[in-house]
Amino acid sequence: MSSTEVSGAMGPSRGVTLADVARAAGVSKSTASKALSGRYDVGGGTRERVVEAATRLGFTPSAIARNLTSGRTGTVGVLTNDLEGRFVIPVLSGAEEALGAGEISVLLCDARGDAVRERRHLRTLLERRIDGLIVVGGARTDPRPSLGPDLPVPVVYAYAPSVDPGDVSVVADDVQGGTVAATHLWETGRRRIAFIGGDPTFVANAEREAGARTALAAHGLELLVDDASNGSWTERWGRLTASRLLTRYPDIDGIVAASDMLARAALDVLRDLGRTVPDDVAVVGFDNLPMIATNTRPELTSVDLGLEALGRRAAELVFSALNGGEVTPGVELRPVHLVVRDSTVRNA
Amino acid sequence: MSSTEVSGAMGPSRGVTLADVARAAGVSKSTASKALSGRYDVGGGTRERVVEAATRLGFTPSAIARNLTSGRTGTVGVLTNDLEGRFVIPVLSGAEEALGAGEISVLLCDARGDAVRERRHLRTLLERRIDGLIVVGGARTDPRPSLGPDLPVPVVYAYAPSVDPGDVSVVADDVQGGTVAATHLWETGRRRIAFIGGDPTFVANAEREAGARTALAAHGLELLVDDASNGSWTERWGRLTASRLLTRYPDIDGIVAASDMLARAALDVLRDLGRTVPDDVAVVGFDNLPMIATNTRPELTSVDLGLEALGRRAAELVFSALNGGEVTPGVELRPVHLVVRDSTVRNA
DNA sequence: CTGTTAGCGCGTTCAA
DNA sequence: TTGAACGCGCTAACAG
Repeated sequence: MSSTEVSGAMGPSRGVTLADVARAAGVSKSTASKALSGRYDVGGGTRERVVEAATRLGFTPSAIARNLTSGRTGTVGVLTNDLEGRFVIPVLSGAEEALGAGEISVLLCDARGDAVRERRHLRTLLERRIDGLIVVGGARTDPRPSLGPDLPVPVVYAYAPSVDPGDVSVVADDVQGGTVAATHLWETGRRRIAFIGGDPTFVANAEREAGARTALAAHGLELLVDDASNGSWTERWGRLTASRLLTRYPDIDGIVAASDMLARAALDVLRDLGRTVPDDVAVVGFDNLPMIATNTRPELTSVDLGLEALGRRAAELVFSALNGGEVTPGVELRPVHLVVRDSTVRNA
Repeated sequence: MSSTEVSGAMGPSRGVTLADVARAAGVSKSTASKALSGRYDVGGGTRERVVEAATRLGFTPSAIARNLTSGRTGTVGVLTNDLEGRFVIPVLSGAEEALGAGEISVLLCDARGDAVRERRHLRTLLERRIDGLIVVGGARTDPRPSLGPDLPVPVVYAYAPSVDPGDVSVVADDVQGGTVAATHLWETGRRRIAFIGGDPTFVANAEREAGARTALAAHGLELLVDDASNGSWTERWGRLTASRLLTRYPDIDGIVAASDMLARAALDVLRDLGRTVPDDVAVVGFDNLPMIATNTRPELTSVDLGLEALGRRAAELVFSALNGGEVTPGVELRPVHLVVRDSTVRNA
């Protein structure tokens, strides 16, 4: 046994290179390479010897060196603005899944809402020669600044679109969400339907409201709202708004809330008032957060934004673009769907 | 202008290499390298010309090629088992922050609880020549299987420890958490203190309970519990347990819940029963989830597990090990801290 | 079928 | 101060 061989007992060692394997198998580097990749014809016996040597030495091929020639790194950057957010995670998860299946790894960066940090992360990612980039919006889904038109890699904005229509963006269809929620209430016989909004400066808030209003208008109904110019996404605000709405319109029999937390707040207020759900009043939330929607009394019907699918789609688009496929610029609206539970239909 | 030069209007092009910059500046590659790195003496005029050329061509140095020689990639893998989990995110976030400051990037992989997928991800990460690895536990913090003793890179287990005491693990001190919670209740004058547990098969559940029990025993008190062998982390279960406890021990004046969701359930039950919080009964939760703790009525006192700090610590350990520092194997318990809100102290 | 050679992009010797 | 040459680990093109 030559002194260049590493004992198997030492376990996989970082230092083991293709040259070591080739030497141990008594062949040249290129033959070893061919034998291991299996993409070229190699003598049966030779292949066995090489594979055996590779296994014995604990050879782990370097993806870095491999991709040095091809130009591709098999790596995609994901740039986000709040990891604490409950929304970026499913997107990230979906993207990771779609890419991982194609043997592409994710380089994750969190800019924490700081533009300077974002530029720095971007530079780092480009230096690492990512093949593509997914920019996942932060807490709000309002259009965000573009990273610029001339990046050397395909970029897809997910969850929050880019302001630049020349960029590729995929976002959840909040308007459709509002429509689906209100239509569901109408279909279950509700005719006095109110909307509880969160922070009115959020585009998503306005779109969800608009979707609900449009859907009701089609049936000749008006969406009941509380005319407050402020507002937030807290349950406190939700309780306040619910109370005011129920005072002003005591005959409310349906509520669309712009988030699950607001919906939960409405449920709490209804309980305090002795109104039963869904018999007296039906409630629909938004986001379909498992932690909330399946824990309320009764469990909450909610609009699921399909964030994981959003992430998958973003990954697909990056992947497609990076393989030369044509990708249409602009904002792609992705469908949402309603998850019906007991807060609108008894024993759903 | 020579035909080899790229117009600035084309924007940064992936193809721009150091050789291009050197040619444009009329110097050799090595001189260009020195000029840009600044680590060698270069003529003042030369440096300017090189820098100008690099800027004009939109040169982005390849971190890959740079580190090809050094062996290090400036990359750390993070292997997790559930991205949807609310707990891995802060850990990941803390790690990313600690590493990002040192110009190290994070390669994220989600194994989704599948051992096979985990091995595959591990292989991919090693092929990408990560400098270190952080394994972030999944939904539960029970000890998890070791990835093995002879990986070529330093590995740190965070949140959920490795079963192998030879590995390096950092976890939150759940026992201390239970102690802190119970002690706080004692210090605010509570003497009939109950514990609401979640899924009893979770180590964390038992440890939190044990910590509370020990703390009370030191004051000659007994921890009141519901003797159920089943149990889960849902609010439904929390409401059921709270009801039973309050029926069996009507004089309860303090409750430690093993999670914020269970605590919230207790608050709901207390409200239904007309008991005021914190006057009649004080409630402490676990996890300090912002979405819950700051939204309950009243806001919830809770044990914060310091997960972000946990992630930072894990990153520090990896970083230290990879710089040749000695790292003590075993499980390192990290401190938790209590965040006091209105559910235990009025106007906290 | 196998070995030799060249080169991916960069940093870093060593000479000039 | 500058430049030529080598090597990091691997794959591809070309000979043998």
